Amino acid sequence: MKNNIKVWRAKNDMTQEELSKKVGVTRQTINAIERGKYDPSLELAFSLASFFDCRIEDIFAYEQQKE
Amino acid sequence: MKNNIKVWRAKNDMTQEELSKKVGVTRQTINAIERGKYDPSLELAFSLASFFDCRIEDIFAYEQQKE
DNA sequence: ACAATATGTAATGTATGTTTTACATGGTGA
DNA sequence: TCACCATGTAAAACATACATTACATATTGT
Repeated sequence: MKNNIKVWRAKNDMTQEELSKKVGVTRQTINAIERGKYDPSLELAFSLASFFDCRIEDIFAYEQQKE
Repeated sequence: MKNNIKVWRAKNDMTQEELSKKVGVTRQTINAIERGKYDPSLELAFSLASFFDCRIEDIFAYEQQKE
């Protein structure tokens, strides 16, 4: 699962910490997701899409693994 | 978080077990999600949307909690 | 040089998502 | 009635998401 949260953040000119507060998680969580350490919960994905006023698919790209 | 997996299943005339195999989880997982015991991971949400050929937002409805 | 800010990172603990195994119940068809 | 199928459910174990605390590094402005 890839994401472009960093780009969305840049578009909105905000730091990881600012975004984290807006979506109700910690800075470390945003950082870890941006760096691909793990994927967010569906709830957090919705929060991010809601905040950036876009669709989840506009932030996250899912690569099908098996055929 | 609400979902209408049951409706999508009905549209495609398939059982929980059939769907679970298609998206690569167990029957119990589909059952638990349908019954609202917990929300799926973002990955599973993508798998479901991919299988039903729709958007995640067409299956899951997220209710904003704070303001 | 110093302070402040943004980001990376690591350890520990907790909560939640998922599997496995197993059993129970209700409906349906022979 | 009996067998079969779909669904509900529960416990244990494991994997992952997230919080908290803490420290490190790089950049920037003064």
